[in-house]
Amino acid sequence: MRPHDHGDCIRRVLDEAERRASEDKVNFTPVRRHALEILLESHAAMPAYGLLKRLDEDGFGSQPPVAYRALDFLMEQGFVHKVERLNAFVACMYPHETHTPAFLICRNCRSVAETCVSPTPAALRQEARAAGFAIERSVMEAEGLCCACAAEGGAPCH
Amino acid sequence: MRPHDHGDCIRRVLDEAERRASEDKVNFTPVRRHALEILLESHAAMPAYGLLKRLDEDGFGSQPPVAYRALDFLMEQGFVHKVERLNAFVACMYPHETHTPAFLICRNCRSVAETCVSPTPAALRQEARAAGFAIERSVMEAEGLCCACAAEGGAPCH
DNA sequence: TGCAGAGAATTATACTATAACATTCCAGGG
DNA sequence: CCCTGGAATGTTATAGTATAATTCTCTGCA
Repeated sequence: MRPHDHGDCIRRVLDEAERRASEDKVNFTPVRRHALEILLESHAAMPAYGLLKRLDEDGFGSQPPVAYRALDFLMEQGFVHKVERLNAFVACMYPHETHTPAFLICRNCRSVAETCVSPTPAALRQEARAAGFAIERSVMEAEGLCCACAAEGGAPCH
Repeated sequence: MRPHDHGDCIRRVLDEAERRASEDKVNFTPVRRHALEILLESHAAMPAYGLLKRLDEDGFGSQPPVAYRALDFLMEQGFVHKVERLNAFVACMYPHETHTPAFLICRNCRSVAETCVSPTPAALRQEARAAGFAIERSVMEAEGLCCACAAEGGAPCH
Protein backbone atom coordinates (compact mmCIF):
# COMPACT_ATOMS: atom_id res chain seq x y z
CA MET A 1 0.00 0.00 0.00
CA ARG A 2 1.46 3.32 -0.99
CA PRO A 3 1.49 6.10 1.60
CA HIS A 4 -1.46 8.43 1.25
CA ASP A 5 -3.68 10.78 3.20
CA HIS A 6 -6.00 8.19 4.61
CA GLY A 7 -8.28 10.68 6.31
CA ASP A 8 -8.91 12.18 2.95
CA CYS A 9 -9.39 8.74 1.52
CA ILE A 10 -12.13 7.98 4.08
CA ARG A 11 -13.89 11.29 3.64
CA ARG A 12 -13.97 10.99 -0.11
CA VAL A 13 -15.52 7.52 -0.11
CA LEU A 14 -17.93 8.25 2.72
CA ASP A 15 -19.18 11.41 1.02
CA GLU A 16 -19.67 9.55 -2.21
CA ALA A 17 -21.57 6.78 -0.43
CA GLU A 18 -23.72 9.32 1.37
CA ARG A 19 -24.50 11.04 -1.91
CA ARG A 20 -25.28 7.83 -3.75
CA ALA A 21 -27.49 6.57 -0.93
CA SER A 22 -29.66 9.65 -0.84
CA GLU A 23 -29.77 9.74 -4.61
CA ASP A 24 -30.94 6.13 -4.76
CA LYS A 25 -33.31 6.69 -1.85
CA VAL A 26 -31.86 3.80 0.11
CA ASN A 27 -31.79 3.86 3.85
CA PHE A 28 -28.27 4.58 5.04
CA THR A 29 -28.98 3.81 8.70
CA PRO A 30 -26.54 4.43 11.56
CA VAL A 31 -25.41 0.83 11.83
CA ARG A 32 -24.82 0.61 8.10
CA ARG A 33 -22.94 3.84 8.02
CA HIS A 34 -20.86 2.92 11.02
CA ALA A 35 -19.98 -0.46 9.52
CA LEU A 36 -18.70 1.33 6.45
CA GLU A 37 -16.71 3.73 8.59
CA ILE A 38 -15.06 0.85 10.40
CA LEU A 39 -14.14 -0.87 7.16
CA LEU A 40 -12.75 2.38 5.84
CA GLU A 41 -10.32 2.69 8.71
CA SER A 42 -7.78 0.60 6.90
CA HIS A 43 -7.16 -0.98 3.55
CA ALA A 44 -6.84 -4.40 5.12
CA ALA A 45 -9.66 -6.90 4.83
CA MET A 46 -11.74 -7.31 7.97
CA PRO A 47 -13.53 -10.53 8.86
CA ALA A 48 -17.24 -10.38 9.64
CA TYR A 49 -16.71 -11.19 13.28
CA GLY A 50 -14.06 -8.53 13.58
CA LEU A 51 -16.55 -6.01 12.29
CA LEU A 52 -19.18 -7.43 14.63
CA LYS A 53 -16.88 -6.97 17.60
CA ARG A 54 -16.36 -3.33 16.69
CA LEU A 55 -20.06 -2.73 16.14
CA ASP A 56 -20.80 -4.33 19.48
CA GLU A 57 -18.25 -2.15 21.27
CA ASP A 58 -19.93 0.85 19.74
CA GLY A 59 -23.36 -0.25 20.94
CA PHE A 60 -24.93 -1.70 17.82
CA GLY A 61 -25.52 -5.23 19.09
CA SER A 62 -23.51 -8.40 19.37
CA GLN A 63 -25.30 -11.01 17.25
CA PRO A 64 -23.95 -12.17 13.89
CA PRO A 65 -26.92 -10.90 11.87
CA VAL A 66 -26.03 -7.36 12.90
CA ALA A 67 -22.79 -7.57 10.96
CA TYR A 68 -24.04 -9.71 8.11
CA ARG A 69 -27.07 -7.54 7.46
CA ALA A 70 -24.96 -4.42 7.34
CA LEU A 71 -22.49 -6.14 5.05
CA ASP A 72 -25.24 -7.41 2.75
CA PHE A 73 -26.58 -3.91 2.39
CA LEU A 74 -23.18 -2.38 1.77
CA MET A 75 -22.34 -5.02 -0.81
CA GLU A 76 -25.65 -4.58 -2.61
CA GLN A 77 -24.93 -0.89 -2.85
CA GLY A 78 -21.43 -1.60 -4.05
CA PHE A 79 -19.83 0.21 -1.10
CA VAL A 80 -18.09 -2.93 0.11
CA HIS A 81 -16.59 -5.98 -1.56
CA LYS A 82 -16.05 -9.41 -0.16
CA VAL A 83 -12.58 -10.83 -0.57
CA GLU A 84 -13.49 -14.47 -1.05
CA ARG A 85 -9.98 -15.69 -0.56
CA LEU A 86 -9.94 -14.32 2.98
CA ASN A 87 -13.61 -14.54 3.86
CA ALA A 88 -13.25 -10.91 4.72
CA PHE A 89 -14.50 -7.54 3.62
CA VAL A 90 -13.07 -4.28 2.34
CA ALA A 91 -14.58 -0.91 1.59
CA CYS A 92 -14.75 -0.20 -2.11
CA MET A 93 -12.34 2.48 -3.24
CA TYR A 94 -14.30 3.23 -6.40
CA PRO A 95 -17.90 3.51 -5.22
CA HIS A 96 -18.74 5.90 -8.03
CA GLU A 97 -18.54 3.40 -10.84
CA THR A 98 -19.71 -0.12 -11.48
CA HIS A 99 -16.71 -2.30 -12.08
CA THR A 100 -15.22 -5.73 -11.78
CA PRO A 101 -13.10 -5.50 -8.67
CA ALA A 102 -9.63 -6.99 -8.78
CA PHE A 103 -7.74 -7.49 -5.56
CA LEU A 104 -4.07 -7.65 -4.82
CA ILE A 105 -3.99 -9.49 -1.53
CA CYS A 106 -0.83 -9.50 0.54
CA ARG A 107 -0.40 -12.91 2.13
CA ASN A 108 1.77 -11.34 4.77
CA CYS A 109 -0.05 -8.27 6.08
CA ARG A 110 -3.47 -9.00 4.59
CA SER A 111 -3.59 -5.55 3.05
CA VAL A 112 -5.88 -5.51 0.06
CA ALA A 113 -5.33 -3.16 -2.84
CA GLU A 114 -8.36 -2.84 -5.02
CA THR A 115 -7.57 -2.11 -8.61
CA CYS A 116 -10.24 -1.10 -10.98
CA VAL A 117 -10.43 -3.39 -13.98
CA SER A 118 -12.77 -2.91 -16.91
CA PRO A 119 -16.25 -4.48 -16.56
CA THR A 120 -15.03 -7.97 -17.38
CA PRO A 121 -11.71 -8.90 -18.92
CA ALA A 122 -11.97 -9.64 -22.61
CA ALA A 123 -10.46 -13.12 -22.42
CA LEU A 124 -12.98 -14.27 -19.86
CA ARG A 125 -15.88 -12.63 -21.65
CA GLN A 126 -14.96 -14.47 -24.78
CA GLU A 127 -14.63 -17.83 -23.01
CA ALA A 128 -18.04 -17.26 -21.47
CA ARG A 129 -19.63 -16.45 -24.79
CA ALA A 130 -18.18 -19.61 -26.32
CA ALA A 131 -19.68 -21.66 -23.49
CA GLY A 132 -23.06 -19.93 -23.66
CA PHE A 133 -22.54 -18.66 -20.15
CA ALA A 134 -24.12 -15.38 -19.08
CA ILE A 135 -21.80 -13.58 -16.67
CA GLU A 136 -23.57 -11.48 -14.07
CA ARG A 137 -20.60 -10.47 -12.00
CA SER A 138 -17.02 -11.44 -11.62
CA VAL A 139 -14.01 -10.91 -9.44
CA MET A 140 -10.29 -11.38 -9.75
CA GLU A 141 -8.14 -12.09 -6.77
CA ALA A 142 -4.37 -12.23 -6.83
CA GLU A 143 -2.33 -13.29 -3.84
CA GLY A 144 1.28 -12.34 -3.30
CA LEU A 145 3.52 -9.92 -1.48
CA CYS A 146 2.79 -6.22 -1.33
CA CYS A 147 5.47 -3.66 -1.93
CA ALA A 148 6.10 -2.94 1.76
CA CYS A 149 6.26 -6.58 2.83
CA ALA A 150 8.54 -7.52 -0.04
CA ALA A 151 10.92 -4.74 1.03
CA GLU A 152 11.06 -6.19 4.50
CA GLY A 153 11.74 -9.67 3.28
CA GLY A 154 8.35 -10.97 4.22
CA ALA A 155 8.25 -9.62 7.76
CA PRO A 156 5.04 -8.01 9.04
CA CYS A 157 4.64 -4.48 7.70
CA HIS A 158 2.67 -2.86 10.49
CA MET B 1 -21.98 -27.58 -19.29
CA ARG B 2 -21.82 -29.04 -22.74
CA PRO B 3 -22.58 -32.75 -23.14
CA HIS B 4 -19.44 -34.86 -23.26
CA ASP B 5 -18.13 -38.32 -22.52
CA HIS B 6 -17.59 -37.88 -18.84
CA GLY B 7 -16.05 -41.29 -18.30
CA ASP B 8 -13.40 -40.33 -20.76
CA CYS B 9 -13.04 -37.01 -19.02
CA ILE B 10 -12.36 -38.74 -15.69
CA ARG B 11 -9.93 -41.25 -17.12
CA ARG B 12 -7.94 -38.59 -18.91
CA VAL B 13 -7.47 -36.43 -15.82
CA LEU B 14 -6.85 -39.35 -13.48
CA ASP B 15 -4.21 -40.80 -15.76
CA GLU B 16 -2.52 -37.46 -16.02
CA ALA B 17 -2.58 -37.01 -12.25
CA GLU B 18 -1.18 -40.50 -11.76
CA ARG B 19 1.58 -39.79 -14.23
CA ARG B 20 2.45 -36.42 -12.71
CA ALA B 21 2.42 -37.84 -9.20
CA SER B 22 4.86 -40.64 -9.96
CA GLU B 23 6.99 -38.26 -11.98
CA ASP B 24 7.20 -35.80 -9.09
CA LYS B 25 7.68 -38.66 -6.61
CA VAL B 26 4.80 -37.49 -4.47
CA ASN B 27 2.77 -39.97 -2.53
CA PHE B 28 -0.56 -40.49 -4.23
CA THR B 29 -2.10 -42.46 -1.37
CA PRO B 30 -5.48 -44.24 -1.54
CA VAL B 31 -7.37 -41.54 0.33
CA ARG B 32 -5.89 -38.81 -1.86
CA ARG B 33 -6.63 -40.71 -5.02
CA HIS B 34 -10.15 -41.52 -3.95
CA ALA B 35 -10.83 -37.90 -3.06
CA LEU B 36 -9.81 -36.92 -6.55
CA GLU B 37 -12.03 -39.63 -8.04
CA ILE B 38 -15.00 -38.34 -6.09
CA LEU B 39 -14.40 -34.77 -7.21
CA LEU B 40 -14.08 -35.96 -10.78
CA GLU B 41 -17.53 -37.53 -10.75
CA SER B 42 -19.11 -34.26 -11.73
CA HIS B 43 -18.18 -30.79 -12.85
CA ALA B 44 -20.09 -29.26 -9.98
CA ALA B 45 -18.22 -27.90 -6.99
CA MET B 46 -18.30 -30.09 -3.91
CA PRO B 47 -18.07 -28.71 -0.38
CA ALA B 48 -15.43 -30.16 1.94
CA TYR B 49 -18.01 -31.82 4.15
CA GLY B 50 -19.72 -33.37 1.15
CA LEU B 51 -16.42 -34.90 0.17
CA LEU B 52 -15.87 -35.98 3.76
CA LYS B 53 -19.23 -37.74 3.81
CA ARG B 54 -18.34 -39.67 0.69
CA LEU B 55 -14.91 -40.57 1.99
CA ASP B 56 -16.46 -41.77 5.22
CA GLU B 57 -18.98 -43.94 3.40
CA ASP B 58 -16.11 -45.49 1.53
CA GLY B 59 -14.24 -46.24 4.73
CA PHE B 60 -11.62 -43.53 4.87
CA GLY B 61 -12.67 -41.91 8.14
CA SER B 62 -15.18 -39.33 9.25
CA GLN B 63 -13.19 -36.49 10.77
CA PRO B 64 -12.70 -33.14 8.99
CA PRO B 65 -8.91 -33.44 8.71
CA VAL B 66 -9.40 -36.49 6.47
CA ALA B 67 -10.99 -34.33 3.82
CA TYR B 68 -8.90 -31.21 4.37
CA ARG B 69 -5.61 -33.07 4.23
CA ALA B 70 -6.55 -34.73 1.00
CA LEU B 71 -7.73 -31.42 -0.42
CA ASP B 72 -4.57 -29.61 0.67
CA PHE B 73 -2.47 -32.21 -1.07
CA LEU B 74 -4.54 -32.15 -4.23
CA MET B 75 -4.47 -28.36 -4.36
CA GLU B 76 -0.73 -28.24 -3.83
CA GLN B 77 -0.30 -30.62 -6.73
CA GLY B 78 -2.68 -28.54 -8.82
CA PHE B 79 -5.13 -31.42 -9.27
CA VAL B 80 -7.91 -29.56 -7.53
CA HIS B 81 -8.95 -25.93 -7.26
CA LYS B 82 -10.93 -24.22 -4.60
CA VAL B 83 -13.87 -22.18 -5.77
CA GLU B 84 -13.72 -19.43 -3.19
CA ARG B 85 -17.12 -18.07 -4.00
CA LEU B 86 -18.73 -21.38 -3.04
CA ASN B 87 -16.27 -22.59 -0.43
CA ALA B 88 -16.18 -25.72 -2.53
CA PHE B 89 -13.77 -27.72 -4.62
CA VAL B 90 -13.49 -28.93 -8.19
CA ALA B 91 -11.08 -31.22 -9.94
CA CYS B 92 -8.80 -29.36 -12.30
CA MET B 93 -9.52 -30.04 -15.94
CA TYR B 94 -6.08 -28.95 -17.06
CA PRO B 95 -3.71 -30.71 -14.68
CA HIS B 96 -0.98 -30.79 -17.31
CA GLU B 97 -0.25 -27.10 -17.30
CA THR B 98 0.24 -24.39 -14.74
CA HIS B 99 -2.39 -21.77 -15.27
CA THR B 100 -4.57 -19.14 -13.69
CA PRO B 101 -7.88 -20.90 -13.29
CA ALA B 102 -10.98 -18.98 -14.27
CA PHE B 103 -14.36 -20.29 -13.21
CA LEU B 104 -17.78 -19.80 -14.70
CA ILE B 105 -20.04 -20.57 -11.79
CA CYS B 106 -23.72 -21.18 -12.37
CA ARG B 107 -25.70 -19.61 -9.55
CA ASN B 108 -28.54 -21.98 -10.31
CA CYS B 109 -27.08 -25.47 -10.59
CA ARG B 110 -23.66 -24.76 -9.09
CA SER B 111 -21.94 -26.30 -12.07
CA VAL B 112 -18.46 -24.94 -12.48
CA ALA B 113 -16.79 -24.65 -15.84
CA GLU B 114 -13.08 -24.16 -15.60
CA THR B 115 -11.63 -22.19 -18.42
CA CYS B 116 -7.95 -21.98 -18.93
CA VAL B 117 -6.74 -18.39 -18.97
CA SER B 118 -3.15 -17.39 -19.61
CA PRO B 119 -0.86 -17.26 -16.56
CA THR B 120 -2.18 -13.92 -15.38
CA PRO B 121 -4.25 -11.50 -17.41
CA ALA B 122 -2.19 -8.63 -18.79
CA ALA B 123 -4.30 -5.87 -17.26
CA LEU B 124 -3.91 -7.26 -13.77
CA ARG B 125 -0.22 -7.97 -14.23
CA GLN B 126 0.31 -4.38 -15.22
CA GLU B 127 -1.66 -3.00 -12.28
CA ALA B 128 0.39 -5.18 -9.97
CA ARG B 129 3.65 -3.99 -11.42
CA ALA B 130 2.59 -0.37 -10.99
CA ALA B 131 1.81 -1.05 -7.33
CA GLY B 132 5.03 -2.97 -6.74
CA PHE B 133 3.01 -6.05 -5.91
CA ALA B 134 4.45 -9.50 -6.61
CA ILE B 135 1.67 -11.83 -7.73
CA GLU B 136 2.18 -15.44 -6.71
CA ARG B 137 -1.12 -16.85 -7.86
CA SER B 138 -4.46 -15.56 -8.96
CA VAL B 139 -7.97 -16.69 -9.74
CA MET B 140 -10.91 -15.30 -11.60
CA GLU B 141 -14.42 -16.23 -10.69
CA ALA B 142 -17.48 -15.24 -12.67
CA GLU B 143 -20.98 -15.92 -11.47
CA GLY B 144 -23.98 -16.16 -13.75
CA LEU B 145 -26.23 -18.57 -15.56
CA CYS B 146 -24.89 -21.55 -17.45
CA CYS B 147 -26.16 -22.42 -20.87
CA ALA B 148 -28.50 -25.18 -19.68
CA CYS B 149 -30.02 -23.18 -16.86
CA ALA B 150 -30.54 -20.13 -19.04
CA ALA B 151 -32.40 -22.29 -21.54
CA GLU B 152 -34.75 -23.45 -18.81
CA GLY B 153 -35.42 -19.95 -17.58
CA GLY B 154 -33.45 -20.41 -14.42
CA ALA B 155 -34.95 -23.72 -13.34
CA PRO B 156 -32.67 -26.45 -12.02
CA CYS B 157 -30.80 -28.20 -14.81
CA HIS B 158 -30.43 -31.69 -13.45
C1' DT C 1 18.15 -51.12 16.99
C1' DG C 2 16.79 -46.75 16.90
C1' DC C 3 15.68 -42.56 14.76
C1' DA C 4 13.52 -39.27 11.44
C1' DG C 5 9.85 -38.00 8.52
C1' DA C 6 5.41 -38.62 6.19
C1' DG C 7 1.03 -39.70 6.66
C1' DA C 8 -2.87 -40.59 9.33
C1' DA C 9 -6.01 -40.76 13.52
C1' DT C 10 -8.23 -38.34 17.17
C1' DT C 11 -10.12 -34.72 19.88
C1' DA C 12 -11.34 -30.37 20.45
C1' DT C 13 -12.32 -25.88 19.08
C1' DA C 14 -12.43 -21.61 16.31
C1' DC C 15 -14.41 -19.20 12.71
C1' DT C 16 -18.04 -18.14 9.13
C1' DA C 17 -22.82 -17.75 7.81
C1' DT C 18 -27.78 -18.30 7.75
C1' DA C 19 -32.52 -19.80 9.32
C1' DA C 20 -36.44 -18.59 11.58
C1' DC C 21 -39.29 -15.90 14.06
C1' DA C 22 -40.56 -11.76 17.05
C1' DT C 23 -40.65 -6.83 17.42
C1' DT C 24 -40.48 -1.97 16.28
C1' DC C 25 -41.09 1.88 13.57
C1' DC C 26 -42.76 4.62 10.05
C1' DA C 27 -45.25 6.06 5.70
C1' DG C 28 -49.41 5.94 3.00
C1' DG C 29 -54.33 4.87 2.30
C1' DG C 30 -58.76 4.42 4.09
C1' DC D 1 -57.29 8.29 13.59
C1' DC D 2 -56.46 3.59 12.63
C1' DC D 3 -54.52 -0.06 10.36
C1' DT D 4 -51.64 -2.17 7.44
C1' DG D 5 -47.56 -3.33 4.89
C1' DG D 6 -42.76 -3.05 4.34
C1' DA D 7 -38.11 -2.24 6.01
C1' DA D 8 -35.10 -2.58 9.65
C1' DT D 9 -33.79 -4.55 13.77
C1' DG D 10 -33.71 -7.81 17.75
C1' DT D 11 -33.16 -12.55 19.34
C1' DT D 12 -32.25 -17.38 19.50
C1' DA D 13 -30.61 -21.25 17.51
C1' DT D 14 -28.07 -23.88 14.37
C1' DA D 15 -25.60 -25.12 10.09
C1' DG D 16 -21.43 -25.14 7.68
C1' DT D 17 -16.31 -24.38 7.12
C1' DA D 18 -11.62 -24.91 8.78
C1' DT D 19 -7.68 -25.59 11.77
C1' DA D 20 -4.97 -26.52 16.15
C1' DA D 21 -2.76 -29.74 18.83
C1' DT D 22 -1.45 -34.10 20.09
C1' DT D 23 -0.54 -38.86 19.40
C1' DC D 24 0.16 -42.93 16.67
C1' DT D 25 2.03 -45.84 13.00
C1' DC D 26 4.64 -47.17 9.39
C1' DT D 27 8.68 -47.09 6.52
C1' DG D 28 13.30 -46.28 5.11
C1' DC D 29 17.69 -45.99 6.55
C1' DA D 30 21.94 -44.90 9.45
